[in-house]
Amino acid sequence: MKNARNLQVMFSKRRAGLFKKASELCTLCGSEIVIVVFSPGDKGVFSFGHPSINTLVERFLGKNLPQPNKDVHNQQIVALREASICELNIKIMNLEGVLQMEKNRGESLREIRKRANGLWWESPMEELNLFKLQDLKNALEILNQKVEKEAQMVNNNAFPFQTLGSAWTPPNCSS
Amino acid sequence: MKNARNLQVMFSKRRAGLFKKASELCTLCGSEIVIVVFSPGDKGVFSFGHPSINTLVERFLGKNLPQPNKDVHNQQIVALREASICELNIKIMNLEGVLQMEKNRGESLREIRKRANGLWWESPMEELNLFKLQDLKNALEILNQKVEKEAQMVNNNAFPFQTLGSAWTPPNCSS
DNA sequence: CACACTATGGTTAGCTT
DNA sequence: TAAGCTAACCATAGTGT
Repeated sequence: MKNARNLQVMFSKRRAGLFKKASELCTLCGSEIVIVVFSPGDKGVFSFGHPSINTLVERFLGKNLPQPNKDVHNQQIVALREASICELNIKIMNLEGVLQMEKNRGESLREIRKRANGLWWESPMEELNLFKLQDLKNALEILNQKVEKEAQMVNNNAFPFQTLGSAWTPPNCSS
Repeated sequence: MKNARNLQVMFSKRRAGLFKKASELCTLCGSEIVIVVFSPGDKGVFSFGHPSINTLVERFLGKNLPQPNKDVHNQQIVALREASICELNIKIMNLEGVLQMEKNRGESLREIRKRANGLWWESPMEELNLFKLQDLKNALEILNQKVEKEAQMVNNNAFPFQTLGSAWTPPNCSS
């Protein structure tokens, strides 16, 4: 069970389990949770948040980052890029959280409803929302890559913390 | 199982479980994780972090907070208070994480060692560290309360976000 | 390679002390 | 009130397809 491939599989499985536990805690106790997971080897950053994460994430992301290059033109580009990426990251982060919630609710609502007091209503809308969210999230991820790539072409390696707050998994993570 | 008391118990238990899962993920996969849990009703904020959380927590905490009062003297106090509380919060947050890790390692090292490749060495130092950390954490929590109380006496309700990043549970949470 | 499956062991809600 | 117990439930490592 020691090779990198199995480790990656275990990481994915346990990360999913962790997020599921978190969403259960949110649902059952009404608490608000933020989770940020940096995968081994910085291959990606995964996040979970519920609800009204914007405020927290905005504080967490992008602000107070060091600016290694004092050139004005460079700074403008960095600022623009930072703004775009942050905005997208926040959106993706939110979607990721909502998506996870929807998924887990779809999977475990039945189970939870058995125990909890019957306050939850089921609706066929949930399934629909799940796929809409998935599509939207995919679109945002592609857009995020675009912004990231464009910014890198213009302003190469002037911004060492670019992926720190990224709620996006590189597509070639396992290839 | 519906009254507030049992909900609080369930919250504590599941929060512990969540943190345990997180520390297992850290230990087994070498990933870095930050978790912030806001208890239902904002009775407290609980956090988990591993390792080198300082950078992340410093970004997450206290910076970029709005300053509702422009008075210079007030700002000085707010700044001082913010600095003290942030510093303590960071220390407590770290200890909380380390403490959780130590606890979980004490509890589950035997189990994990059975599966993982035998890279972990047991030492009686772990138990000792556990209690030292607990004492240190308690001391810091008391100190934190002191700072919080002093600051509030001088500068009452001028800082609405005081407990946002606090890794400290109010002592009268359940009384 | 990404799923689905399953035996095994871990987690926990309700209860007891 | 908090800390332990246990039956029932759940997560997951390994495996199969």
